[in-house]
Amino acid sequence: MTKLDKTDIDILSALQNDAKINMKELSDRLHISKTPIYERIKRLENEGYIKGYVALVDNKKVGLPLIVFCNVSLAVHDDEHIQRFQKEIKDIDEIMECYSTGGVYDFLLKVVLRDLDDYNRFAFEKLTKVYGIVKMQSSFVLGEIKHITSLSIPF
Amino acid sequence: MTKLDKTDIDILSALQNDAKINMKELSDRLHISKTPIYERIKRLENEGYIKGYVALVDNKKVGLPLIVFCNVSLAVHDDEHIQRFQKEIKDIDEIMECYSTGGVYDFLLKVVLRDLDDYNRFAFEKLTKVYGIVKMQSSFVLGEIKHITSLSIPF
DNA sequence: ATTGAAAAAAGTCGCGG
DNA sequence: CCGCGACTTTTTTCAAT
Repeated sequence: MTKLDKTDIDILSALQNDAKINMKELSDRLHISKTPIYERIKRLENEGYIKGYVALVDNKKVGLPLIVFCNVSLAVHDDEHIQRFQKEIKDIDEIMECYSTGGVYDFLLKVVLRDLDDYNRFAFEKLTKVYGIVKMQSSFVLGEIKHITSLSIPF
Repeated sequence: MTKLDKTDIDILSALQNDAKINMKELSDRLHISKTPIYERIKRLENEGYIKGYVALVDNKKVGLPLIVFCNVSLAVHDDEHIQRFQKEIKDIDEIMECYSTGGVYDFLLKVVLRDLDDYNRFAFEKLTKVYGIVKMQSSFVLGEIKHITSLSIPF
């Protein structure tokens, strides 16, 4: 698929808001029948535009109300240390997101936890055991103002 | 629902990884028939444990490869300014997430954009027009090391 | 490429244990 | 709460246009 047309974008937008929408509904909304909708969705899945379908769970209700963003830097920046750091990050369940960033710190982590005790354990037992972390600055989330998962796809 | 049992957690974990898993499959995997699975899912939906089902779209493939985290602070912290700030944030499509945070800055934003030109427009036409922002520090994402949406729910 | 219909699969729900 | 089984809706396929 070389480029997305308006219909593709409409389909992606709908599915980003509600993965459970059925094809009849989509077909009515977009004024085309369900076969082309079906085929476009399969194509969008196969070509990787759609990475997956997930249920979003309320972190507070399941006992994980604490969100912390951690900026960290590594002591050494050679390939071996970076590879190892990345591997360890992937194995720590509390880390939902990790990005390498430009600026003052090397990485930004989003961590979701039960409470401050767990944060303490996370920071001092898990994170500092990750080889090579030398600097760390955490911001605790006090309130969630906005959290959407649906991208506004440009045409 | 007073507390989640192991079956509820298993269901939530499965749906967080794949919202499209069917009840037959879930039923085989958890060794209970589909009626209780069905009823538990409905309960989890109705009581807000499941916030929704969404398709995850590849931001790079749809032309939004640039992710920026912006720390911002407000000049005035009275209720009126905060309310107004929050309302404006919700209307800006590029802002996917916004949290109020403890620490140096008041808010952390996650912004998803096309390119640096769009970032420039976002920062200087949209964000600085949001009444009351006095300080801002942005970190550009160079690479994504980990990004999961599935919480490890504690028992 | 689109339609409409038909086959296959999945979701829904009452009833009995 | 769970399981069975019947019923409904949705998904998926496909011949024809």
